[in-house]
Amino acid sequence: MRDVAALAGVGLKTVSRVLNDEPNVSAATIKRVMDAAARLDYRLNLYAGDLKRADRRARTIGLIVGSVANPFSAAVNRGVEDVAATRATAVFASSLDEDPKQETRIISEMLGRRVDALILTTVKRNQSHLVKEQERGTVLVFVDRMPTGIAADTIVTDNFEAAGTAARHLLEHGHRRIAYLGDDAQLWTAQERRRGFHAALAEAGIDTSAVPTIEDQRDEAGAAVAVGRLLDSTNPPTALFTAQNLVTIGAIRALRDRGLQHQVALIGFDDISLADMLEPGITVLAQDPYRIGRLAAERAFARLDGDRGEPQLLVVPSRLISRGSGEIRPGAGS
Amino acid sequence: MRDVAALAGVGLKTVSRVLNDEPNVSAATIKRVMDAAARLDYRLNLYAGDLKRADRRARTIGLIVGSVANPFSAAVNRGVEDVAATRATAVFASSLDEDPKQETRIISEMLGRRVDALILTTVKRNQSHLVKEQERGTVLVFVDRMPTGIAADTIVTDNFEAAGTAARHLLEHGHRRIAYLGDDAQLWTAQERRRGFHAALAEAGIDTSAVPTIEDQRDEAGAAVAVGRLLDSTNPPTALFTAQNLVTIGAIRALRDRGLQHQVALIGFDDISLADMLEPGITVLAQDPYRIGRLAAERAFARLDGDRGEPQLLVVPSRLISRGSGEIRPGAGS
DNA sequence: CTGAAAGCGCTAACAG
DNA sequence: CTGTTAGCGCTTTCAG
Repeated sequence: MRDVAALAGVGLKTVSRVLNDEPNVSAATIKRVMDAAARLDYRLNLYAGDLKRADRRARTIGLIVGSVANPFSAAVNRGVEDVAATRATAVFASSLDEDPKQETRIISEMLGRRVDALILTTVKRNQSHLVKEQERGTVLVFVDRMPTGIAADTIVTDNFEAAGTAARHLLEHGHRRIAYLGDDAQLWTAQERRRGFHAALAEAGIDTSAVPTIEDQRDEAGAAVAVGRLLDSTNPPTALFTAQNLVTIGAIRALRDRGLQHQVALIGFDDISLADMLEPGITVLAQDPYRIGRLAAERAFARLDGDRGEPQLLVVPSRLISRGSGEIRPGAGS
Repeated sequence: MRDVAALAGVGLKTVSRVLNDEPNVSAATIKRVMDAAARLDYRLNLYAGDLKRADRRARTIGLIVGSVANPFSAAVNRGVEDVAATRATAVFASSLDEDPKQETRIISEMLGRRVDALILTTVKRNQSHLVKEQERGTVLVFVDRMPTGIAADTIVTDNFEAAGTAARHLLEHGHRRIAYLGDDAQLWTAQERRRGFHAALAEAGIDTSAVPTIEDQRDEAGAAVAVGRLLDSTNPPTALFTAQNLVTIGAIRALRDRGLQHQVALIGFDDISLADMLEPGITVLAQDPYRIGRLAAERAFARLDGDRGEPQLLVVPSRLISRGSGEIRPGAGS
């Protein structure tokens, strides 16, 4: 900046004014400074200015998700990015892999970089360690999971409601014996889905203690085995509700291996790509992760803009997409 | 930091030393400082230190990809992140949407944030505008596309070679009339794939000027229409090579609409999820975007570590995955 | 409309 | 082993 000022023959503050589009600079001076800056290929150092600036905003937000490579997280990421871009704010994204140890490390890293806000999916049981940081002015927005021990804006999918919708859809198609297959039962989302599913069955007069309920499925292969065992049992279910992506795929594989894909109904939570091209197409409850990301970023900026209202809980609706597998009736094709 | 020093009863520099794990501090002093820092919930400001630090490294790299929501880019992102994490470096990722105007804006934004390195997929024709920045010390690594007007490390898929592999695979299965369907012909990757495909056919004695070649397909629906037109023509191809993801999906749809999925062979470039669950399974050339991301980050850090060697061109091999659709013989099932 | 002086939080260099 | 001084690049404040 010194060089630019020297070349343009003006003071430091004038260069600063021009480059920040501040008023009270004559057109001629602006041009001289701009030319000098262009000639030297000079660029303001955002962080240096931040040290002294009154608002002390680094124009950066941190995003912590399961994995940036996972389609759900990737869509959240994009939603956050799109909102941030309108505010000249950059996004640091980090992958957590559901590992509580990483959580501490990554959060600490991000805070050291002085992010204005942190949008995060947590895996730790308790988030009270973040209270101090929140009090210091860092905006916190939780996404996909409910935080504990701290009050902050939170954006989640309608897990309970959507799982109930799935159950009712299967009930309406005549099923009474429906199995639940879920992932890690420690996760808040998994618990909500199971609760919602069981609640809807109970409402239809089904004894939920007798509902085949298999949890803690963490990968496709394991889920395929678990579903297979269920299908091969003496009293197999006529319909399946798979509460997570990979579990759904495992279930599809198990059904196909037995040639049962047109006999046993299936509804999956979370959409999977090409689901409409399978035979039968897979009926799902599609979440809206892009929207979740946008809303999270919007809440973050609202707080940065001074919103001091009560913490908000925003529930983003999922959508039932009928494609065939969820509309199979009991006893079909046999 | 002042407060911590005061509370611990030591000088500023001692606090700095402790928090940066520098040597020459007594164990007792370390403890006093750590306690004080913990009590005040104090964290070093990474960027403030950067202003004065000798290496002037912000421990941040920028990544510019098509879209963080796209599976290919998301895998690259994860590869970059995994390497960066081992170097205590954070990653800014930004989506370009193949828009040259965005390119300028995003690059400028990232440079203002003083990223140590920039890993980027470019859409502009020419990257010579980045030479000055490169000379100033910003490390540049290009990914997925070949840069023009600048010399820098570049990581790409073996587009030419892999497209040739696809062509030869179809030839070996008896096809002589094979169509090429590609995306935006302006893109370097698309051109390479077409060249590689045509070259392999020419080598087999096929007149490439007569090969049905349809380019500039930008979405699934358009590709489906284009493929449909081809299949409905008087002399339809017996096999298709689709050089991009969405085009592959469009082709699958067109084939199914006509009940031809078991008659006409298909090989797609880039893997698609659930491809093995379709009927028939889709044979693809799977790229390795995660590896591309890792290699790009490794090159970036090698340069930051002082590597002054010639710019490297790293070609990451793709892998042919046979799943059925690419092994259909001409005239099958009719 | 413009510039000079002070200082943001930190680390390099050096002195003790 | 520890502390002091200077100054990174910028913006604030205030005086012209």
